[in-house]
Amino acid sequence: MHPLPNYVSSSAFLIADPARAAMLIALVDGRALPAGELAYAAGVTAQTASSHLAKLLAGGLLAVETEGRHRYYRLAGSHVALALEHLAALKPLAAVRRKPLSREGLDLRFARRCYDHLAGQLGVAVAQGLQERGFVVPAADKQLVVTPSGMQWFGAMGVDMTALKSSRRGLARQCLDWTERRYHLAGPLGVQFMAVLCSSGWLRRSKSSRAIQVTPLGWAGLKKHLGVDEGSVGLPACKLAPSIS
Amino acid sequence: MHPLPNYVSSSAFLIADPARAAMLIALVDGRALPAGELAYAAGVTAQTASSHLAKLLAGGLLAVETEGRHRYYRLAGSHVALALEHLAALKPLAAVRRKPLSREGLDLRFARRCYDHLAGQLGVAVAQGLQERGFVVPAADKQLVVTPSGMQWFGAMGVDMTALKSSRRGLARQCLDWTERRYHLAGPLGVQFMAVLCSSGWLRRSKSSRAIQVTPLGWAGLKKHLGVDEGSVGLPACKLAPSIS
DNA sequence: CCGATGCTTCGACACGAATCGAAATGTGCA
DNA sequence: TGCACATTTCGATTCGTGTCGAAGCATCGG
Repeated sequence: MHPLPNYVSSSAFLIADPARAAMLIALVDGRALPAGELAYAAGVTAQTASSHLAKLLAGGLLAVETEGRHRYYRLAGSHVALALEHLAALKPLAAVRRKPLSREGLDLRFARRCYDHLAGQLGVAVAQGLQERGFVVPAADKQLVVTPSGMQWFGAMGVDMTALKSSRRGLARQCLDWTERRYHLAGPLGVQFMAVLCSSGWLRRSKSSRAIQVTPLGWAGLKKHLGVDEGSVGLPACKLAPSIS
Repeated sequence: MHPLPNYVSSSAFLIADPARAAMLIALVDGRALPAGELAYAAGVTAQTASSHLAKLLAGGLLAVETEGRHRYYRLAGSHVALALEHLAALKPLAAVRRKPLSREGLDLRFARRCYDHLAGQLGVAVAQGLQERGFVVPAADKQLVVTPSGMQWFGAMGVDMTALKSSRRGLARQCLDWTERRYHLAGPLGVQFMAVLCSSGWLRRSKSSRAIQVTPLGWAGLKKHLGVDEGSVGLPACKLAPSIS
């Protein structure tokens, strides 16, 4: 039927089914879940789920581990999660593109807190600045390594690097920003960094929402230390750039 | 049927058809092609192609430009190309996993030249080392920015940075390594860097194939300057780590 | 040994989508 | 105006596959 077997389409085919996609998405955090829970997550019966899981397994997207009478499924690797994320970043853009965002929505899109670290267009720009200056470097598994010059810089900014405890998921890591389709800084370092920016008067938290405001002092500092410009942060829809590793 | 409309699966669905995937792949280099050529590339008739193109357009994966009686289609953005690459990186792994590679295949997988820069497991490891040490930093559109410390280091290695001309596609950029599913160093800097490594006796080109060999002197230097170890380069299938930007 | 639970296999049904032929629209050229 | 070419629309056919009911296998607990 087709000149060459198309590997791209065969991979996409496995993700194209809503039930299969729901199962995969339920596994993106790296957990291993039993077939029954995946069936529930996908909203299908156990038979249907079993059929889908067999296909995902044969396609190399899942791995399985039998334990007693349970079979725990997990993603075959982080590359599967990556592909899912990039695929997810495809549709919302086109769907939301024409919808005129409310004032409140625009504020949230510009800068907000994600748990307790900085997100939104500002969060992405800050993370980009940190990386371009070599203060942090992406490593395996979404981790971020703080370079020696980064240690020095964060210290000068008022972050007590020695007091920062590396949590189970690392000191600093990248968190996918769903409105921007790019990464911002998360982890203990991200939390401390935003706390410092707030206490030094660069940022101001809103009481009623998750929105964040930047003070004039903050704009000056961000521009000077990270090259984050007030005019350039929102508009230029910079393209996604994956790292080497 | 499904609790939430699943954006991931709807995107994947568009790529899941072999004909549509073939069209998209024909466009990954950023060109704009008329509908007729895309029909030929996909191996279907013009009517079928038109139907597919309309779906891809409605899904936001393609953009179109009408010029005379031709309609030129191109990808809606680099994020589409990115998603395709990560999707393509999914399947070959599973397909090749069990196939015992020949001696010659193993050599090529270990290190080879891609045009005139270094590729294969060694190429990926070298690029990873360069990035971990902060010599290069990923930027938008697959570009790599050489940091000040990177300029100094490449200079000390014997690369004449002042003589390097930045081509139309930049001084240094990341090139997806299809056997490794990770990025290696390309662009004028990549070309010059491999030339230096060869002339300083670290690497040796094979005459009959694209394979590359590492000399004992090379292993010592790679270990010292980039932390690339002979034992660790092949085995540890490090996970993919996307950059912040 | 028996029933309960978790999961998979088998079989049948129905919906959706890809495909192509034929015809319509629209553009360029003489 | 008339013809050639590029592309789209319409309609009918065929095939693949997602779905679930029922039954078949494992494992755990008593």
